[in-house]
Amino acid sequence: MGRPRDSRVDEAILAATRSLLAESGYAGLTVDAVAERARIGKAAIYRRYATKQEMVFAAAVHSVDLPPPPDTGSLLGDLTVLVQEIVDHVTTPVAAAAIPGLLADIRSSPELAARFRDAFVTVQQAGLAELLGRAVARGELPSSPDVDLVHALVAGPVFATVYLQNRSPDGLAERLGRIVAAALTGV
Amino acid sequence: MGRPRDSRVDEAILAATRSLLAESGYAGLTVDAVAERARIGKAAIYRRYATKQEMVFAAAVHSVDLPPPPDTGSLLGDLTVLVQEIVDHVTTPVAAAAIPGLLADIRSSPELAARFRDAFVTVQQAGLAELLGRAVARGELPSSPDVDLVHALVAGPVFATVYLQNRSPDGLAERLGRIVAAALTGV
Amino acid sequence: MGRPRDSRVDEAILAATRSLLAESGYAGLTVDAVAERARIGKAAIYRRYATKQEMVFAAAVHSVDLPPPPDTGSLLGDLTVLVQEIVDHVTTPVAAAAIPGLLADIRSSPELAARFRDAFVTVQQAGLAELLGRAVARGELPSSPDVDLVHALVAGPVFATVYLQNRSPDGLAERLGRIVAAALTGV
Amino acid sequence: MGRPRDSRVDEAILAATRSLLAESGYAGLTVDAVAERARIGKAAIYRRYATKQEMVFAAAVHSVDLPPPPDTGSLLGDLTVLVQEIVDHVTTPVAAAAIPGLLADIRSSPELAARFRDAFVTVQQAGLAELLGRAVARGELPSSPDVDLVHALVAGPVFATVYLQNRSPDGLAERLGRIVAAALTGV
DNA sequence: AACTAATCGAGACGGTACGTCCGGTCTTGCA
DNA sequence: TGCAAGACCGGACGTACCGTCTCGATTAGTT
Repeated sequence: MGRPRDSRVDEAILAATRSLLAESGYAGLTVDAVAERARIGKAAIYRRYATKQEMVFAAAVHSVDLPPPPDTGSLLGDLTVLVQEIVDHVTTPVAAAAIPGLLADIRSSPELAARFRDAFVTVQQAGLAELLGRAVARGELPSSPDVDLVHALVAGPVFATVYLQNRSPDGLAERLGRIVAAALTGV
Repeated sequence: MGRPRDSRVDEAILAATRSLLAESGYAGLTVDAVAERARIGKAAIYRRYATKQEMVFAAAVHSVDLPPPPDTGSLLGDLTVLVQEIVDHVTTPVAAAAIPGLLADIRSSPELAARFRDAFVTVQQAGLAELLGRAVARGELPSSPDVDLVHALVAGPVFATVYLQNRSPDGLAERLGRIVAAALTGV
Repeated sequence: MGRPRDSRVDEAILAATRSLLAESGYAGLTVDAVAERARIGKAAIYRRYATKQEMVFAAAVHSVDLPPPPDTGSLLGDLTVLVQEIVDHVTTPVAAAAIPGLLADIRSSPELAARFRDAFVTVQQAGLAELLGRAVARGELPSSPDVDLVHALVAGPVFATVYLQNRSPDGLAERLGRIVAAALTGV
Repeated sequence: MGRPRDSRVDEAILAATRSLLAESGYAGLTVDAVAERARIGKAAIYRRYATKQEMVFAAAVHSVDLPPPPDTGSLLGDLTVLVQEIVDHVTTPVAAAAIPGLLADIRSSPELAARFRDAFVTVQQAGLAELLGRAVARGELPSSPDVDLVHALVAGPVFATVYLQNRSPDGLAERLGRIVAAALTGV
């Protein structure tokens, strides 16, 4: 009962958070600044999110509903597309700013860590599982391998390139797709 | 001239930082707490490190002088040892707490980012380069591949498993060593 | 036209305000707490009172229609009764909590200040004027003195005892009645 | 040990508080505004005063070391001077703004209430006691009366005039001095 | 019986102040 | 000059409260 939440406020918060993430980065992001830019009160933010981290999570990882990777006809093609999707997502200014900060902060919040995994890792793994199932159906793979391992093999190098080496992931998708496909098919 | 720095102070700072990192994590670490536990003044810290990040960096990534991987006689063996070394380092409580935090904070400090890369990435890549050279000399590889890519392929999955999936990297070294070796030799 | 105000709501607001004043004091009183205790919405309060101060004013000073002091037959007796009435009112838990708070807040609201004076000071002065008139009629006083001054002389010491010295006003009425009567009759 | 408090900071806080009290009143006074005007951090304020009330108390009631009233040679004269001193203090812009607010807020803080009494009431009573002692020595009074009562009789009407009736206390000192002297000497 | 208009409880809203905390700097007196 | 202690500025945090507004549901009086 009572007055319902104003959905324009929800959107204003997320939009302000995203634009400030892109401008100031994760460390420079302030709840007061978000409230000011969104032209709302801080209470409206804390009514929705218990902490700054949850707000950033909602703004940056919200619905990473990356659509199921299209069937390209081959494991190699499917993997390349999936890696490229991860690369595209990770190089978004908002995600690029938010993800390292979130990865750091979730280590002191198991609850948020679980939600991050659900929204980020699990979604990627779902696409991956479908892709691998197709490869098995095609006869390219004898049986579907450990999804956790393959996911680490696919997402890990992207993260290492972008966040550890601090290099551009240009051309990474094809090279990584080829390598992972080769490793899986054992050829 | 004047009074020389007390090396016991250096050690007390690093020890206090490490123990607090393990206890409270990166986000819960405060410079005041380090000073109190080390029974020193804050000025003694800031005389040595310009920022909290540098202090953590010094305490957690200090001299990752992981020794050149021993020659096991095969690319597969060498890679497995290298991956295991990375796994061992990353699963240290101190490193596990510090690395995500540092990866987040260095995004607003190119200077520290460069030092982090030098101390962390470059060291790993040096070991990797030597290892690959040996494989070329043995005839296992026709020519030494792109070190950045191989490094991403080796370190990335470890990071993804530990920091993204939040899983234990037990048994990862053998599996990953085998996969990367296979991908490199094209078999 | 439209739905008429529910008088039970009026009473619930005032009762809740009084009980919370007695429990939490003026500073600890919140409009939300009043609404919750009265089991009404905040809008019902602000439909009646423009500010929290007006609500407290209505609840604590409402109709201090202290009845005209009974004619005891002498100036001394009449004054003693009047002082006792002021003491009784001021030591009410609700009034004791509300009056200092109102006296503080009305300094930034001339409108409420005027209403406070009308309801509180003027009422006391009316009783005082009648009392003094009777004394003149009796021949105890040659002419009626300045009511403001006599009021200050009568109400002031009560306030000083209760709010400045924070002491109990027990026995104050007789002593103060005697002193003021003596000062007025010049004996 | 450690760095000592900077007395210029103390003074800056008090000066800023006083000027803001005079400008904005008690209700409009903000700790942030004090910090900004004093060009100091809020921590420097809260290191000295636990609450806003204590800060205002220190700034407005600080050392009301009203000097012992000069001996005018008569009880009437001495009382008139004392009342005038109270009037002068109470009509100071700073005190006028602070005292009602403090009187309201101390009702929820027995600790501050005691300190207020010590610094404000007790000081006035000390002067009063000396004055009464002189009157006894002169033979104007048979014995020194109850100081609490006389204080209420002296300070109360001033407060009633200024804070209840909201009138100017011009000329109050002589009139009140005469009345209290008459009441005490019983003439 | 429908319509109108103001009420009601509930609770979200913008704004603003609170008191706490932390990072990085500065200032004591002592060694 | 280094050191422990601790005060300093600046600024963000999350909480609380005020007075306003918005919802859906009553509840009269008016057609």
